[in-house]
Amino acid sequence: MAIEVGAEFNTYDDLTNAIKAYEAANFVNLIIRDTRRVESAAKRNQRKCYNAAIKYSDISYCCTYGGKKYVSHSTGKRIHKTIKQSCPFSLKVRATVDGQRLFVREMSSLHNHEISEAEFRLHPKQRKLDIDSQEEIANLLSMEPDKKLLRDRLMQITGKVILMKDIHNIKTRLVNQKQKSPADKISFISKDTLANNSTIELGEADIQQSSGVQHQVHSLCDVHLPLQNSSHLTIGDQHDVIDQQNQNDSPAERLCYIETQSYQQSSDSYSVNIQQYPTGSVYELTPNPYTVSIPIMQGNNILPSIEEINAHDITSTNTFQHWTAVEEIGRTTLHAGNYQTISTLTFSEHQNDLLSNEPQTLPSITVKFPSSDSSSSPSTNQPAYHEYAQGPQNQKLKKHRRKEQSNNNEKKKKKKSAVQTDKDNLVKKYFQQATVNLFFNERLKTPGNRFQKSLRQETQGGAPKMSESQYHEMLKPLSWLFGKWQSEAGKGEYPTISDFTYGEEAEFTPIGMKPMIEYKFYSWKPENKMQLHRETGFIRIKPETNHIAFMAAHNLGVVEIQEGEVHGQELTVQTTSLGRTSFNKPPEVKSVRRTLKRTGNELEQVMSMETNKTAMTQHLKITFKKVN
DNA sequence: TCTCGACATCCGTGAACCCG
DNA sequence: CGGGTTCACGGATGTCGAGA
Repeated sequence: MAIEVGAEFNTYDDLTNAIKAYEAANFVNLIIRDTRRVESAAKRNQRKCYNAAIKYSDISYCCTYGGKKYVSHSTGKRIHKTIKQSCPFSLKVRATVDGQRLFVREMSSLHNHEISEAEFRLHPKQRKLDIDSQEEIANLLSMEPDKKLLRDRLMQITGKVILMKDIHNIKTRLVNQKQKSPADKISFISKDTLANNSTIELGEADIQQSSGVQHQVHSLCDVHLPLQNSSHLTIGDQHDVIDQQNQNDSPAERLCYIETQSYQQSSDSYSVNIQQYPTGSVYELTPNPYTVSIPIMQGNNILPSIEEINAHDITSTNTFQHWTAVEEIGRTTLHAGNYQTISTLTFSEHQNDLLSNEPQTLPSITVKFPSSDSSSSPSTNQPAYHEYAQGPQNQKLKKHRRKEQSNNNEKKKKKKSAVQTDKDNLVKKYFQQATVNLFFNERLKTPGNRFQKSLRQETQGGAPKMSESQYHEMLKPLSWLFGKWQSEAGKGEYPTISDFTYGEEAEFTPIGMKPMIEYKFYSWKPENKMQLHRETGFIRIKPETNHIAFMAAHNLGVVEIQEGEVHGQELTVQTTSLGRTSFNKPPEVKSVRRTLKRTGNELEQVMSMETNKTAMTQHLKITFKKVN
């Protein structure tokens, strides 16, 4: 139901959905200014009985530019701006007399600021991703992807505006969450997981900060330090991985295996050979100095095309197994509240267990470089047993060894030639890009994934392709206008002003099965995206003729009716009546002539204008391209 | 006395600013 | 660009006073 005075809603959720629809349709962001929960209202008026589904007895909404006057508590260390400017928009909703429903009792839809889609989409409320998506992004961020590429792909897929600081904040938030309540995590494990004698993920911080229960934990199960501390999956390392292709409802049924990668360099190529071992043992190798993040890989088309990676040449004839860090699985398990964790992951002190299993060699990937440095010695893996925490002493020992190892790595790094560093950077860059690409390739393939809907909208044309059954038959002569059009290169000229350029977007949407079209034009300055002209209105067509009328409202204080004719994919209309506010600045617009012509996927608009000082003269010319 | 509007204030969250 | 951190925002409730 639309938001208007008198509209009733059975539940708060219904109201919320209607509010969201109103926001999207009008490009305004509303916030709750005041509420009175039904529990609180029942206390005040004990004779009244409320339906719990309405949640509130009173809700007062305002525009994000309105709202309460904030009393700043700033100490002056930072300059903060507020967007509040006493916008008068107000929407008041109350419970009906019987307390069973909510109804809109008051509404004032006036705003004292400019309204634009760009502003609307830029607001944090619209930029925000849902919790699950944020978690997925956070996981991806732990693999050090190319953040700009990630941002761009996210924008493309979600259709939302996403800033680099949003990416940063998602990461910060995840880190904060991980650092929160380690004791709770331990408590959770001791209650539910240890009974199964299973393996669980614990952050190093968790263990350090929860020394009181550490011994108890270790006595019951192995503690697996997450890969975040031992870097991400790296070339030259070995890692425990989990086959996500066999995901079942029960994590215990998932196939667990170990993967090793050997890393070799010939005169003109690097090779990464991946070997897969059956489950049995988990151990870690000494990190290789060539620490390059490896992305999740799955299925076909896992690698970016050669064109996408200009820096070097990638060849791959086979696909990789999909794998992911155990840390991710452990965390997911905890969050899902599934107490049966992966019981097949245990730790071994002896490599013999592992060696008894014949490795399966997986296809290799070759990364070719335009130039090579054969002096760089190939690096092969020399397994070194990973000693997991067995107590505080071993913690210290482990830390000490890691420090030593880190120092050794530093020394090795210093010896590397500049050429080698460049190569490493190239490899890193490649994998950073691949990480992002593969992540989203996976999203495309997974049925029902949360990005899929918006992705389909984006890739399949966004606005629905309209069949004739979706608009009134009378609109057929104008159907070539339907959809969204955009241009960055409009040219403006007029004898009384300097020439200028502008960007503009236009949208033509049939109104249900009614014989009319709603349309919008909004333009901006290309240099700074500052809003310029806005026009909105409706197009009608005289039945059984080609006579059409534009009913237009301009933000410059002008309303007008333009009439004319449509012939094929071209229409021309001219002002027949015009109204303007009493305080509009001169010169006074007397008439406007508009021509719209579609050629292929392009739409050209030419506007001419007559004022009280200038005869009818061409004013604007722009060519739009269809965006959906 | 009851109901309701309006204002004050609290507090957790997270957006975004500063700085290395 | 990223880590650390400030403080604006959003949601909720308490309280006061006017009017029925």
